[in-house]
Amino acid sequence: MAMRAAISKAASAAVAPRGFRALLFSTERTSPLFTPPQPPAQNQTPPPAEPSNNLFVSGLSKRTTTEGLRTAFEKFGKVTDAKVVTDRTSGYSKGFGFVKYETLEEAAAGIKGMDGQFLDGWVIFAEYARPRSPPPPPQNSFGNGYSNTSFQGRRPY
DNA sequence: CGTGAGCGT
Repeated sequence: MAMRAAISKAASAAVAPRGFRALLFSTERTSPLFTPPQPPAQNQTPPPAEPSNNLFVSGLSKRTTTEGLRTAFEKFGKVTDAKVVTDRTSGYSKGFGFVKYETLEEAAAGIKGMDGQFLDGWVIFAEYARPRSPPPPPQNSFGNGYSNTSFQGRRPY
């Protein structure tokens, strides 16, 4: 006859076993032995915070040269080395350079003095540079204590 | 092409 929507609400599963909350929601938030999952560490480009007297200056104008860079940074400290990276293939500037101060304090002064400033119409950014190249141990392919550089002189014998 | 992020011939 009349169809009745018999929605049988089997809500008989409301019987929660006791003790589950104590197991799943362990309120032990003060577990000293708990090791939190550590995200992949920043392998190589963390925020600039490496202590070094070498400075990496970016944002340089293409017309800015090594002398201009050194001159601009020598106002804040003794610049022992300054170089604007230029391509050897063409010789044009890549737009960034390196400024090495004598001490770390001068480097910091140079950063705080030139970072965000204008140079040749471009805003430059000065920060600590990273170690350029890892120290390659001089190992010859012989390993017997002899290096091939010692045989450059031809023996008449 | 000097073009616009970056780490050195």
